[in-house]
Amino acid sequence: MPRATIDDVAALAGVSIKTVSRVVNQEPNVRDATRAKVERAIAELHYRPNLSARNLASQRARVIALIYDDPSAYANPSAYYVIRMQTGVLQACRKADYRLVIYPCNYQNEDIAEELRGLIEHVRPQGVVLAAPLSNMPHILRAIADTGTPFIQLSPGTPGSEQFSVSTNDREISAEMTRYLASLGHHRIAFIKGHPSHKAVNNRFAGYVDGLEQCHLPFDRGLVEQGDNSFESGEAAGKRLLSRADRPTAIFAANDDMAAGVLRAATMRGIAVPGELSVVGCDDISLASQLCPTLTTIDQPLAEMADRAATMLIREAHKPSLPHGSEIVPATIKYRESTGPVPVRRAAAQGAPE
Amino acid sequence: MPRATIDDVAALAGVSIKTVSRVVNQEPNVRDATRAKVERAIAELHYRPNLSARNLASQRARVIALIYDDPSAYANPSAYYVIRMQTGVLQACRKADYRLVIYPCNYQNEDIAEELRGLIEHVRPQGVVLAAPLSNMPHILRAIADTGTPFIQLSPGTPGSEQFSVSTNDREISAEMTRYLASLGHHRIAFIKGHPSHKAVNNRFAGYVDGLEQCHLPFDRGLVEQGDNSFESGEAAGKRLLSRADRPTAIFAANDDMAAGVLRAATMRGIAVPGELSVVGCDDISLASQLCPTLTTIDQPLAEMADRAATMLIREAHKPSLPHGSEIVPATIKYRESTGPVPVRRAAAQGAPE
DNA sequence: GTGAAAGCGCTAACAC
DNA sequence: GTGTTAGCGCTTTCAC
Repeated sequence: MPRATIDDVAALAGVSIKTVSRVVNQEPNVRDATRAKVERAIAELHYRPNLSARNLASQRARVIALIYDDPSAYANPSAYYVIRMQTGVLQACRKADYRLVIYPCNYQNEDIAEELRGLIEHVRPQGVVLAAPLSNMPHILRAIADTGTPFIQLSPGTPGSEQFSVSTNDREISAEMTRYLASLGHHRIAFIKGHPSHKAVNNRFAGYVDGLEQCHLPFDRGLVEQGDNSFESGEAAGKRLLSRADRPTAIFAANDDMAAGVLRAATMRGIAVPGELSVVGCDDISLASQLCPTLTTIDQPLAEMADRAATMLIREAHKPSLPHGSEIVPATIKYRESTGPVPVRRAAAQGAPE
Repeated sequence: MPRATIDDVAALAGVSIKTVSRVVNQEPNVRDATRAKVERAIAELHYRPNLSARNLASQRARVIALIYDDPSAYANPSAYYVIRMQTGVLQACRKADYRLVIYPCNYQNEDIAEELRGLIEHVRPQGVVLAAPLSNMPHILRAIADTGTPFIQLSPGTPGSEQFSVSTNDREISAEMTRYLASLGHHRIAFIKGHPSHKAVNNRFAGYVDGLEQCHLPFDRGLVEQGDNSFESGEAAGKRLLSRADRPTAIFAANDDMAAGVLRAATMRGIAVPGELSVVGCDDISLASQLCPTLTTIDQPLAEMADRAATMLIREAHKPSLPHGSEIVPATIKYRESTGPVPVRRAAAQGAPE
């Protein structure tokens, strides 16, 4: 049986197609009785509007495009990160009967900007949600802006551009994490920085410095190691830190992968966590709760950030233009097993600074 | 500037829109010279066909829907699994200029069948790829079949339905894994079964039994434990197996999460892997390569399975109907650190069966 | 090989 | 409040 069209519904309800359209689109100016009649006809015929026809007529596809760096291109894909973004955008899409088109891509491609421009001109989405690190690349931003399609950067920790972005309070929450470690009695808190190109990571380091200051703890450059976001770099940095004579009693890694590497380094050296060493990470990847011990970390509210971004883009369909600036969704700390009070002997040995 | 339409291209090339359409759709019956002219005009105007118009006129959306159980509904989401399916379908979609619409859903919802029917009638995809466990549920299969939309089950280890499915050789590869362990000298190889409702898991157990037989090793019911696919159940089963006086020298878990649990159980008991115990899993989740030691496992070719399924659905657009039966994409074993020769002393103690 | 005409099913603009 | 009339930009038929 052929699917019912708006004409079938109109005929059955005894109204014009425009009235059916009004009911379907929840527009005003329809009498309740008429609306009820139409709704009955819709139900009876199992009518569902044809998306293509609707999109063609209204000149906009009810679609949000989510563009991100392809996780399958890496040996250790950040799959959970991607899934959470998808979940957030999908939440917003479902409410508004929009669809989600995902576009994982490789930001290192020569012609990535051209590729994305082509995608957008082809799909013509209502809006684009752009994840880091793509959202930090000027040529990509320019290409998307050129299409005239509204877009929002999903850049945890990348505030301050003139384009609208949704981000999280990386700096503040990192300071809070540092204060938490200090509150457990730790005075020698090390930090492992992430890949320099990732802006969020810089903010986390700034937050760490803030936190030390707020607790009146001295900043020791020797306790800061450079990593590159990978498990291996975390393990290497952990080894360096733990081989010091005056080794730290707590290590704060700028992401969970590196924190996992630190845990491995500690295990190999026979250093108990959290008995002799506290370790914290950032991101709350799924790994964090499966490690042994489970990892205290900062939960990036990625799903909610993505939901906000998509919701704004969808709302924008009816408004003149996006607001500028940045929206912040606060992160939270997940307290788990990898943190504990500073070990007694070492606490005594290291001496309080005051 | 408004986007170029097919009319603009036709005007610039000095042909009819039908000819442009033929070129764009790679149809025959266009002279090379004409084709070149049209292609030049397309390039000059940066013409991209309007998807909505094309879909409306052709009565089919160039879309593949991928439906799977929502990973974000779980504490320990199988994100990597989902990403690999997406990657595979996307591969097929890109080749054919199709789009992917993802639809994670909760298979336990009361009205999930109705929900999916609504989705399909709304989106009207060219085809649907359905992942396990949704693909094992009769009421869902019925609902999708009712819509008349071609669909393919992506059911690792679920062969034999009359509907077309793409699966992998779970049983054979599990037998091979078992033979591999035997070839390392292991005679006491334990198996941890997964959740009974997951068909693939049953096939893996069958493969384990096959493998023992092929190596003339006795099947010992005492070496088979029941798990439920979770890390925790793997850890518990591992503890039970490792506390036996005649404990196994190798443990084969029906998935990687449980294998990770076994590793933890071994670590807690101070049993060295692979020195005193070999452990293998199945699925090659991202976790597998991050564990310590890294896990020997069976790599489910999920991306390729999904690619095949989507490719068939897209090809089906021009063919009368899908073939029936099942296509098999073979899995492969990833040899990593968690397996090794049987420990010498225990090998002597346990005695060879012949 | 190529083109003219007729929709696909909806929304938008404007009557009434 | 409701209906009428035009398209949206393509594909499809069928004529040449």
